[in-house]
Amino acid sequence: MTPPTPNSDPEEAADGQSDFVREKVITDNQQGTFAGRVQTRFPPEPNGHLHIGHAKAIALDFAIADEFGGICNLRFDDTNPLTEDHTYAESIVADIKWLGFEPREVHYASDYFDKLYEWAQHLISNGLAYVDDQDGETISAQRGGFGKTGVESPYRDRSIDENLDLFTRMRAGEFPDGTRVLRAKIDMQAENMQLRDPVMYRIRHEHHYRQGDRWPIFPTYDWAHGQGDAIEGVTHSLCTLEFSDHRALYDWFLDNLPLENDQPEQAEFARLELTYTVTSKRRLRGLVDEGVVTGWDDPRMPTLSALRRRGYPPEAIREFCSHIGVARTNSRHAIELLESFVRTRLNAIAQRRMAVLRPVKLVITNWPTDENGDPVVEYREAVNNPEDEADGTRRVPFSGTLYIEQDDFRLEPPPKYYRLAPGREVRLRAGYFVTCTGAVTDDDGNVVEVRCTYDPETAGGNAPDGRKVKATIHWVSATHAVDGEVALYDRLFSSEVPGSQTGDPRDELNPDSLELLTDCKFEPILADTEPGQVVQFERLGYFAHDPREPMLFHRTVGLRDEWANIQKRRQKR
RNA sequence: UCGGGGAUGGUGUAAUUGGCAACACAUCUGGUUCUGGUCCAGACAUUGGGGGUUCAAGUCCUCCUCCCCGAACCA
Repeated sequence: MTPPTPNSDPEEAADGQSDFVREKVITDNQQGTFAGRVQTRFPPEPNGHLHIGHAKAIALDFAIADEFGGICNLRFDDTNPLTEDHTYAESIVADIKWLGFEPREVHYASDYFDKLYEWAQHLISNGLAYVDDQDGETISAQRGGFGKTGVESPYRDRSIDENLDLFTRMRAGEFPDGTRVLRAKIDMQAENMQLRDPVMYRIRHEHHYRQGDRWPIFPTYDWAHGQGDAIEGVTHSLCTLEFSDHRALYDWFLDNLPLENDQPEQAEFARLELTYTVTSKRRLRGLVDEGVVTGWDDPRMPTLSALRRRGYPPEAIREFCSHIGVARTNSRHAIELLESFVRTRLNAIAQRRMAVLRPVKLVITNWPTDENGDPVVEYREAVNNPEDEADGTRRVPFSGTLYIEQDDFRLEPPPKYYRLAPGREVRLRAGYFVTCTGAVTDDDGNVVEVRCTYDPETAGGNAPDGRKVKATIHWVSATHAVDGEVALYDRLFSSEVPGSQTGDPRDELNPDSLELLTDCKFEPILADTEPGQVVQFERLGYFAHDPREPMLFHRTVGLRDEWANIQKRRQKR
């Protein structure tokens, strides 16, 4: 397939596929709806941290603007003083930047409170909004239900002057919380429930994190979102499917306001869902509050801060988002797909290192000693990244006593097991061929030491006589090894759709989502890893250096593992 | 119950708008390889169901089924 957009960055894998959003923008451009202008916005509420689902929306909003020469702003939809906070706003800004996007401008819905107030008065003056003195329960009951029409409020036909007066006094703080609301006067018979005189303002004597105590009344989402879009000059207001029914209301408000800009259009797309993952802010907060995870950035969380800490490259997330595309079909993507993008990216850029996570000693019985009787130490040249020659090589100390992975030795090898076993010859990566001559076991039968001889002719990894080995295993020199810890992560939930069994995802937590290995042996150069750097532990996977703990690595994602598949297959039989 | 939206392999997204169902992931076969990684080659769907229009239907018409969203002074 040839990418029709030659200016697209190949790294982003923009395959130029069209979708309903892009088609709409193209149509609008052709018809001159916005005079060829394209402007989008990403509108988070600062009441939680961004997660992988937001990444899809962010990538879409920015991509649409970028592809059509438009702009994309960040706007905080901060209309609810009860839940919002600066710290969330700051983390959202940081996460978007990390993802690789830069908003042209940063706006706040709360900056529009004055304009909104003025526009509300405009609607009242036109007989399109009224103050309702009823409580929430009553209003809700009067709204009716699916297939049941609503009942009009007894306050619906107040005079414009009375409404104006009441609204002014609401704003002045004369009434207690919950005693009055401003409602749009639309249609209590509407089949679309959103149109049954929705609430525009509610009274809340609360401190707003940006507005302080200036406002005792706060606009609702519906009475702020489209207005913010219009004020900023947004053309295409992209949101998720659950807002589809709100579009009629979005349009109604805008239709009835004296707008200076073109009237923006809302379009909805399916949110991103992942298998084995929850992406509800409420549920994520629950996991944090209940101590199920260590925080919003616990590497098992789907938040961007967690993925960052875990070592996910932002490019991989962007490529994933671009690859899954955008549609109106509800879908849940396999987490494996995301992981495959992470592997692809990391394979290209990650430096290779050797680390032994579950060590067992390997002694080379014919390894030479020096004049003092000490084992000779050799420095082996190891390739840093076979995918990128420019990354060069490094020297790894090698001697007669090494650590290898417990998994890489079996006293009684099963079929198709290629690694070390008595009588078997394997290659030590970047080192020598070794042949197992036996093993020492403890009283319980556990292997405590593997004994081998090495072939000095195989230095560098190949035998002059051309004989082959079936396996190459990694190792760390015992006397040079640096001790450290590795956190192995698995999915937080054990079911593809967490909560599908009982309705509560917490019932389906994976008890093995974290395994901390505390006796790991690292090759010495790993002590110099930069905080946050991601390396490949050869044959194991990609691991991110913890930003704070110098000898702690988090498993980003494992390598594809054919041997694991073989074992899985055997188990099934 | 009413309104809105949706249905294409195991999974997700495509299909020049009526013209040989493509791409990726997963899985399986084989090859290459100093990572059981990477890479390369191959295998894997008659498009939710019925009826219709047409030389030709995933695309159009019709009936049906199933799934998602909506009755917050949340967003």
